[in-house]
Amino acid sequence: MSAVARKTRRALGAENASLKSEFVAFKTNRIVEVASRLFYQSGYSSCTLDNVAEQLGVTKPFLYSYFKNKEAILAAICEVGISEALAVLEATLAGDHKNHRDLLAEVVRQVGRIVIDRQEYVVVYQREMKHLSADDHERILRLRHSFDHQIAELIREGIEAGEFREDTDSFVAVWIGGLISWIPTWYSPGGQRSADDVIDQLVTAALRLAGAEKPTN
Amino acid sequence: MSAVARKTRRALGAENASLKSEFVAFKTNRIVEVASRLFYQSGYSSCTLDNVAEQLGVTKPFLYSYFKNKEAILAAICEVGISEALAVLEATLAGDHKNHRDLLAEVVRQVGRIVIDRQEYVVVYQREMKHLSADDHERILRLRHSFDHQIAELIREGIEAGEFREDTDSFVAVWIGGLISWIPTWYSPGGQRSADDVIDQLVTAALRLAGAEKPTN
DNA sequence: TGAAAAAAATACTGGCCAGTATATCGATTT
DNA sequence: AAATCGATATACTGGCCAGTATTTTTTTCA
Repeated sequence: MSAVARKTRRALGAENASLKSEFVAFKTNRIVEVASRLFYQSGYSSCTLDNVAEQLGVTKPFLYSYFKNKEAILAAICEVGISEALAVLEATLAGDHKNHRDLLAEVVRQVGRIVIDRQEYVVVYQREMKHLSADDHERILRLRHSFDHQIAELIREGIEAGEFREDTDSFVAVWIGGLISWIPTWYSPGGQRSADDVIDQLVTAALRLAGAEKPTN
Repeated sequence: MSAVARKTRRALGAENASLKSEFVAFKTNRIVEVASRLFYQSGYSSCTLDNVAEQLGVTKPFLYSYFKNKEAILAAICEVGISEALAVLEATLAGDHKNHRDLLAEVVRQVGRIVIDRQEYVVVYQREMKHLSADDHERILRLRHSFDHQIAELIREGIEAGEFREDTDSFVAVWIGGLISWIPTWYSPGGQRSADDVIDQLVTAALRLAGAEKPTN
């Protein structure tokens, strides 16, 4: 909290208001967090809101004062999944890079990291999107398309710059998306391969798909 | 029906028995077929057996005379998905081929074709495996592992034969599996890309992953 | 053709679950 | 300390649905 906020406390109640909204945000987050884990484990339709509430040590009506209904919780989960990936993609694209190959590698590395860190969100997003309301579905799909387009664009530029094989279809963007989404089906924290191994493999695979391999040195 | 079966009809009722079991097989198949489509569309947990029965023009108890319970139908679907892919893989491996690159290409082509033809089965299998009973789950998983191992073996042999880049990890088998499983998320019959286009792309991608590209001619 | 068996339908049950109406509790205000 | 208010809990409802008991229809075959 800022000194300014502290000063205006008595006068306007501003700090109370902001503190309260921080509480709300915190609780909302916790709900999404727990729900994503449970939806991941047992599936959206099989997981009850009583389960979610129990895991949080609260009761069902509590959830309803933070979310309109069950579907709204699902929408929040899906949005975290895709929008974090998108954010990291755009941040990476905005940075400076030697060439397109390095840029692609970095993008894939960063997004792969998100997918590993947010496995539950990503998997739930992929599996359960069909249970979203039409509005939510459309909104989320737009984010997804933006993601795919930006990767396709990167590929196209790399081909143009002569860094990727010219017989590469920019549709490999979709295949690369596939590799990324595939991670959760076989990576699990504490499993045989470390997250870093997996990400290295992912990067190698993506570069091969793009026809942009590191020359063997 | 064979001539032998015809002959023994009156004597033993063998033909009746076999005809009857054909009927049973036919109905069982139809149930699995319709269920896979509905589970695909609305998810296993959200789809009711009344839905399935209605779509078949029968009633719920009908289903229970062919399957022990809802989960058994799911198991049948999962088994079709993986065992058809496995069958085609093994058939292809058993055939003659010039070299490992062609063999890999052919395997990926055949399996990709199955995945496209049986989209619903494959997707349901991936999405809903967690709802299987422990026994079914284990049985299906064994089939899956067999599949992965055989592809990994093929990669290993190709590397040894010097046809795939030697810095290829045989773990790319899993990545190739990922490419294959990714098809249903963006291919849809009657969509922009034809099934043949998609399969060609898939094969190209798989060869690139294995470090076994067709030299540009 | 009619009795028995097989196949499938009707009708029901018990439990679960999303969502809600009402009650409680603790903090804040007066 | 009584009144108010916000936050959360208790208690309930209405509908759905996997699975089943019973009845009806169809087939078999003597």
